[in-house]
Amino acid sequence: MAKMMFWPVEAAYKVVEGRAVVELYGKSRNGQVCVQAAGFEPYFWALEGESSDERITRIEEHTKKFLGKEVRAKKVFVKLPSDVPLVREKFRALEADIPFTRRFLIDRKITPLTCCEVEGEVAGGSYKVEVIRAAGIMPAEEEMPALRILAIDIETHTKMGKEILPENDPIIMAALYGEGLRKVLTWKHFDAKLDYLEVLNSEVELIERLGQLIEGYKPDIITGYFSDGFDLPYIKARADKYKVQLKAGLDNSPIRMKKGQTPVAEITGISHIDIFKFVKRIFRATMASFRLNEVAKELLNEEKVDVKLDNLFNAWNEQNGELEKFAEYNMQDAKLTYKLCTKLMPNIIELTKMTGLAPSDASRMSFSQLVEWYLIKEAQEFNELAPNKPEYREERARRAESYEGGYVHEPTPGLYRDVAVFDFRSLYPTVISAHNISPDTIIYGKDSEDGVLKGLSFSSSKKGFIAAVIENVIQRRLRIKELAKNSNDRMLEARQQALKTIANSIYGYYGFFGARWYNIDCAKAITAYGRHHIKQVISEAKEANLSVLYSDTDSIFIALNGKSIEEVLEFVKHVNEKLPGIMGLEYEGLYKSGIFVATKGTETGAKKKYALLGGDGRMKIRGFETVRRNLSQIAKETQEKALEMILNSLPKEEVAAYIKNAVNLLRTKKIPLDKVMIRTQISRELRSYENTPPHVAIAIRMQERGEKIGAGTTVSYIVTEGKGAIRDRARLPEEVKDGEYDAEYYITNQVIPAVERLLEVIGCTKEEITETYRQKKLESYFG
DNA sequence: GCTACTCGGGG
DNA sequence: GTGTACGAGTAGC
Repeated sequence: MAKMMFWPVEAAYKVVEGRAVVELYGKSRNGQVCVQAAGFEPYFWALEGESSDERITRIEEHTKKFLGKEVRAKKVFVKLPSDVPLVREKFRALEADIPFTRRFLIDRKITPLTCCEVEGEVAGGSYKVEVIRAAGIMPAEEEMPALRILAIDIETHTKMGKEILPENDPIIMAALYGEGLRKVLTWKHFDAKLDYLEVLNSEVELIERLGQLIEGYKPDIITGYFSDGFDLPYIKARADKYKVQLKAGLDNSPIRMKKGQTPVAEITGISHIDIFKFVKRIFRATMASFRLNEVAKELLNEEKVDVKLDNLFNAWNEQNGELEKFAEYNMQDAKLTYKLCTKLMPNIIELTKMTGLAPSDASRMSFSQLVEWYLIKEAQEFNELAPNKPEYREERARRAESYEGGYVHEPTPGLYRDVAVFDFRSLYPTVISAHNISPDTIIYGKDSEDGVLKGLSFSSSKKGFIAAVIENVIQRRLRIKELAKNSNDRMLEARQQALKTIANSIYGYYGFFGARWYNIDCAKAITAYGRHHIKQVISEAKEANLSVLYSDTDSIFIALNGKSIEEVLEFVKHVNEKLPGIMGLEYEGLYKSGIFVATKGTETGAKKKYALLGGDGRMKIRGFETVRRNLSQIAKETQEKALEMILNSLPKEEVAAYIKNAVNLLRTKKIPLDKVMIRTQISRELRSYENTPPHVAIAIRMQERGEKIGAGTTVSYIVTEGKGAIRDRARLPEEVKDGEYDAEYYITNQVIPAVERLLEVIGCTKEEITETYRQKKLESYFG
């Protein structure tokens, strides 16, 4: 019997002769393998109930803990994983919805991407990889060989502005980028000096070649940018259309699409990571746009090839010499995707190891889900049973619950210079740990000794399950940060980041309606302590004569107002000395200028809506709507440019003149139609709409003209002059001639709302911008 | 005000 | 597959 080191990447199972066999796909020192493990029995826990169901094979009794109480629990074993949902109804069941492969990994203490020692024999079969029938799998400690990553990106033959339809539009290019692999496949000959170009005779050949190249490369990971929603389902759809057998999976299965709110593309045995989804999740709070170009600029300091994608359709039809550029564009996208995935892989690996989920799962999960899987894994160690997910009614009730959040010190709208930003790092985790806030430590009917909580408090005599978990996470993180200090190790950095992610998400998890360990009282207590601590810092800042501009939950913006940064840092040091335990205020940075705007219709400052200008000249924009697609280009452009001008302290007349100019160009019909076009997607069957918003009215008209409109079609329209509802004045771009757009609509409903709050800050009314007679005056400003 | 609907990313 | 997102903005009613 042979032994080998093995690092699982993906897990699946299949039923063989009435028994479930777990299949772990992953790396060995000799390449990819599939490790089959038989003999793990499906089971669930039960607090009450009995049944003589023949699917039950046996029942054991165990002592477990459940929400702070010791309980006797039945461990109910069944024949097949699919029996669990059928049998659990007869019991007061717990942990009866943990997927079988997941249960296997938790119980056997096998963590994906972590070394195991496998003892077993090679089995036959038709898989693309060697199959090992395992007799034993034990956790081990060896470093993983590098993961092989392959990035894929396709270009389709789609007329710009039209819906991208896999049933109509062929794939005309496909780029692959990996270690030692650079390839753009296409099926038209054109002049190009690109050594990575491979020309095939048809789209079918392109798809087949794609399959060959993937198989030859043997990726552990296939990545794409929005590949769940575009590239992989598209490739699958085209392959299906031509009845090409694209056996992408290591067991020769095709690409599978899981339909949900958002689709997920799966390939058996290969970890598919849609890096867009991961980027979006982890940078949700800090990035304004998630287009590949913006993300690549931000994270890689690289850009896409600058081409007019609108021209690809014609370039393909006419072979006008532009295709080479598009091939470069295609390659560059795959390269950027590869680099993003490579760069973020340490983070995905660490989240994988923490939660014990496969990287394809961990990379797609919301923070709440990551926390939950981490807690489920930890629960096993603590002999705790996981509570069930809420039923529909319970979930509804939870959704309706609201409570007081973080403290917000409202900004006074205006433009400020020299803004120092500080924040409480890990405010809520440190609060949870310090005050032992856990569902199993609540004492009802007793105020907390510090007077912060009324009607309940938290026991200090025993450590709560989740408080213990978070404390452990915080301490591990501190140790790793200490190690990372002198090492500049990317894995250590990623590990502390993953620990931080989990720690920071537990508060939100307590208040998340879908959570197993949901506890609104815990969530309320955490914010109460958070408010208590930050208010104290703010009042001390006032005592120290510092001008607090804005504060939201855990951050504080201070205007230097001539004070030196040293004085402010001195204050922070003083604050930190007085804060309990590991709580602390950190210096985030100094900004050249910052702008706060008012809430619509009031004079009070808007929360979570501001822009800062860094010392490097980069803007940090929060809460402004600069990137929404269903806003016309002219509105987006004007807002962003105005923000930039104001932050750079240009005189108000110049800003006003800039906006005024945009308004005038609209009025004098000099704005090109593509800048007033509004694009909106039709999301379902037209007849199922109860109301008729403008884009639906347009879609109905398009349908009447014989065009195919379905869920997913993007309609573009331009609002034209006339009376009545906007939907009656919306026209298709081709129906509108230059200058026929309704300037007043775009001024009042698009451009002005986008800049209105900014105008207030520089002391300019929207009338000054829109009134016609003022036009001359401002224009004359430039002589 | 409330409800219905769409946005994101991809070509 | 023993499991599936979300938070924010706008127009219409």
